[in-house]
Amino acid sequence: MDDDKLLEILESSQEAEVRGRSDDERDPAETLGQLSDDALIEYMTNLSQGAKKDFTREEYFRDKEVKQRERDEATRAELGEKRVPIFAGCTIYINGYTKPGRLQLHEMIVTYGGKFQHYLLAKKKVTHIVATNLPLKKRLEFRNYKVVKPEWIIESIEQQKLLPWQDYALLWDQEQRNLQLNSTIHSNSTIDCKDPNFLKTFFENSRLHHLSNWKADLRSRFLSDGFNKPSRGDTLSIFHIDFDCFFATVAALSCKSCDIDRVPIVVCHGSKSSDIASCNYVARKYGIRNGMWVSRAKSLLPAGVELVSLPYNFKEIEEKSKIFYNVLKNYRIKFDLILPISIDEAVCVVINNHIPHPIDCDEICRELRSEIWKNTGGCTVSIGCSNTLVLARLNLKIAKPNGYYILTQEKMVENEADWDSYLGQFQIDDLPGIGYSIVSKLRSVRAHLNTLLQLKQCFYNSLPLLQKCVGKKTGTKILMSLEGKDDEETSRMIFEPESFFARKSLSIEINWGIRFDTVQEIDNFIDTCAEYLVQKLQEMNRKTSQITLKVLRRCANAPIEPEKYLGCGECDALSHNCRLGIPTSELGVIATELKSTFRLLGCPSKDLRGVSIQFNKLVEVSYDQNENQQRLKLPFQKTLNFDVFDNLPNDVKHDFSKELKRRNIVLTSSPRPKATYAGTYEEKFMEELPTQIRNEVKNDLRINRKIRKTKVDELREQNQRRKESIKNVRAHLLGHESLFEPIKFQKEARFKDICKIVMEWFDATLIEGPHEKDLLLFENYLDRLSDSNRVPLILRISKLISVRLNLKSNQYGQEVGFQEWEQFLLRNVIPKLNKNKHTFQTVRKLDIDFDI
DNA sequence: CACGATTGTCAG
DNA sequence: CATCGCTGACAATCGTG
Repeated sequence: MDDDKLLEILESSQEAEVRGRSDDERDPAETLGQLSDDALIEYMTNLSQGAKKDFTREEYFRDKEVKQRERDEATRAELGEKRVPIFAGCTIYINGYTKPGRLQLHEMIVTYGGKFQHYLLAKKKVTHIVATNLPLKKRLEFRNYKVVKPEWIIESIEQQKLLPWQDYALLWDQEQRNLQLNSTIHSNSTIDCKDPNFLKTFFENSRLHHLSNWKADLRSRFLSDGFNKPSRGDTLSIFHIDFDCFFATVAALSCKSCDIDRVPIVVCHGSKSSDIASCNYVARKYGIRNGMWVSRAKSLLPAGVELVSLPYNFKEIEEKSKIFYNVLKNYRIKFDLILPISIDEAVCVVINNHIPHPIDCDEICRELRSEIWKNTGGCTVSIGCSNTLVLARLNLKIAKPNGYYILTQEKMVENEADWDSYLGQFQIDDLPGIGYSIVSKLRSVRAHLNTLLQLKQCFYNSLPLLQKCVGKKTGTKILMSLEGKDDEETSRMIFEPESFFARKSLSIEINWGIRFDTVQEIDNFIDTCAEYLVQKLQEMNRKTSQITLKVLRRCANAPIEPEKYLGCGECDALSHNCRLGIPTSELGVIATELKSTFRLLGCPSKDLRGVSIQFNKLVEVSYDQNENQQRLKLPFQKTLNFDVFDNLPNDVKHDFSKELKRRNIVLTSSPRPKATYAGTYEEKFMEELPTQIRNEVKNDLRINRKIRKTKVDELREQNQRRKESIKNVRAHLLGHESLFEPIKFQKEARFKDICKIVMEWFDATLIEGPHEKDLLLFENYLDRLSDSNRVPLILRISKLISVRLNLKSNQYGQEVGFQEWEQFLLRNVIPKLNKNKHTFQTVRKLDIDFDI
C-alpha cells in the first residue's frame, strides 16, 4: 500500500472521530451506501465495463469528490458563516504529510471559503498545492503549479486576508522560481496554455467566443419561445435590424470623454497585431474596417489624427442586447417571427395576410429605431425592409449607418434600369454568402469584377459557367440573389425555423495561445476541452456518436513565432473523425478517444498551434429511452455476475464487497483464477510503480494499444463480421446451413465462443429481427443446457442479451429486431430460468429471485 | 456513382 | 507590453469500393 492510500484511510478514521460521526457514515464506501440496490448494481456494471478501459477509477473518485464537496458546503454553512471568505476562488490540494495535519488544514480552508480537492485527478482545477516537502517525482509533476507551505494558510487566517503565495512558496528549482517571478511581475496576466485556467481566461476575453455563445443561446431561446410559422404562399414584411458598430458604440457610451461622431474609435485588446472587433463610422471614413489589425488602422490615419482604442465591455453589450430583444418582443405590432441572427442583429417578420390592414413599414422602422435608441441609452440601429431576406439585407446595407430603407422585390424588378442602378451600388461581397474566397474565384473568370451589376451582366445567362466557377448550389444562389429572391437554404430560416435553428453539432476551437512542449501537456489540455464540451452536452441532454478532432500544425516553412503575439500563424489543418459504437456523454470515453486521435494525426507537440473538438452526430437522451431502459431491467438484478465485480479497479473492490455484503447481494458464478494477466511483463511492471504513475502508464499503454490497432482496421473488421453474419442469416432463408448448426451438433464448442456467435447474431439482426428457425434452434440449445443441469450458462446467456439490449436501446430501441429479441428474452429465456430456479439454487447455493 | 470523410467557406 | 484568430451550418471535394 502506498503512502497516499494509507494516509487517506488514516485520515478518514481521524475525521470521523473529530466530527463525532458514526463509523458507518465515515465509511469510505459511504457514497455507495446512498444508492438503491438497482442503482448500485447498475453503477458496478458500468464501472466494471468501463474498467476494461482503465478509466472508471476516475469517475468513481469524481463521484466521491462531489459528495465530499457537498459535505464541505455543509461545514461552511455551519462554521464559516461569520468567517471572512479568505480563500474564495482557491481550490487547494494537500500533498502528503503536513504539519498541521491534512484534516485541520482541510477545515481551515473550507470554513474560510476555499475549495478543497481530495484527489489530484482534477489537477487543472487546483489553484494551490500545499506541501511541506516533495519527492522529485512530484516536483516534476507539480512544476507548473503554485506550491506553498502550510504556513500560507495559517498566517492568512491569522491576518484575516489572503497573503501572497509567493512568500510561502516551496521553492525547489529554477522553473518554480520562474513561475513565482512571472506571477509577481504580471500578477495573473501571463498567458500560458499550460495553465489550468487558460481556457477560461481566453474565453472570457475572446469576442468570437462570446459571439458564438450568444448566438447559440439566442437560438435555443428562440426555439423554446414559440412563434408563428409562415407558409410558402404568404406575403411577408421582413425587417432586418442591426446595431451600428455595436461594440464601438457600447464602448464609447461608457467613455464620456470620447465623441463617437468626431474621433475614430476602435475596440480591441492591444496596440499592434490586435484584431479590431468594431470601429465607428469616423474610423471607417479613413478605410478602417472590422477585423483589421490595429497597426494597419493606425497607418491609415492622416498625421495628427489619433486612433482611440477602447476595451471590450462584454457585460454591457449583453445588457443592451437584452433590451434590444425586449423592445422587439414588446412592440405594439406583434411580430410573427423574431429570428435571432446574433447578439446585435435580428430579423422580424410580419405575415401580412394574417392581419386585416396592411402595415405601415415606414412607420414601424421609425418607431423601432427611436424605441431602441431611447431604451439602450443611445445605441442606434439601422433597418432594411423588404419581402425577401436577401433584399432586406441589401437594403440594410443602404440604410447604414443610422437609417432605414424599404424596397420590395416586385418593385425592384418592375423596371430593369432601376434594378440595374440598385445593383450598381453594391460591391460583390455585399451579397450574403459571398466572401473572400468566392470573390477571388469570380475574379478568376473576370478580373475587375466589382459591383453586383457587373456580376449580373457577367453571368446573367450562364448559370453553368457560374456553377463551374463557384460550385453548383452557390451558383444557383447567386443568380437568385441577383433577382432579389431567396434560395431554398436561406428561406428555411423563415419557413422551417425549427430545423433551421436546431442544434446539429457542438464544438470548441482554440487557435490562439497554443504552445506546448510535450504530449502530456496536450493530453491535459484536451482533457480540459473535453470536460468543457461534455458539460455542455450533458446540460442539453444529448449524447454524441461521432467526434472529430482538428488540429492546426505550423506550416513547415512558417516561423516558430508568427507576427501576431501567440497567434497560430500559417498552419495546415488536419482533422480526423471517429464514430463511437454507442452514443455517449461520458467524459472518460470521449477524452480517451480524443487523445488517441491526436496521436493518429501525428502532429509534433511543438508544432501544434490550434485544437478543435467537434461532436458531430448528436442524439437526444429522450424520456422515451430512459423509460425503455427501465422496462428492460431484468429480474435477476439482485445478483451480480462475478465478472462484473472482478473487473472493478482493485482499489475500489473493497468498498463494493463491503456494500454488497451489507445488502445481501450475491455474486453468481465462482471466481476464476486471474490467469489472463497474471505474470505478464506488463502486470509485474505495473505492480512496482507508485499509484499515480501507474495510472499514467496505464493510460498511455491503453492509448498506444489503440493506435496500434487503428480505428480503420477496427471498422473494417466490424464490417466484415457484420457482413458474414448477415450472409449466414440470409443463407438460412435460402435453406442452407444454419448459423446454429455447429452449436447443436458440436457439443465440444466452447461456451465462450458460443456467446460470441450469439452476440454477433444478435448484432446482425437488431434491425430486421432474428430468423424464426434460428430462434427455434437457439431455444433448443438452451433446453439442452437446461436438461443437462447447466442453468448458470443460461443465466449467463440471458445476462449477455439483456446487457446487450440495454446498450443498444438508445440506437435500436424502436427497431423490430430489437423488440423481437426483447420478447424472446422475456417469454422464452426468463421462464426457463424461473422453471429451474430450484435446481439453480440447490446447485449454486445462491439466493435469487426471479419474479417478473 | 454513392457513400462517408475531409476540407473549405461564410457569418457575426 | 504583446493578446485573447470562435463556432456552427452547409457546400465542395476527395477517396473508396
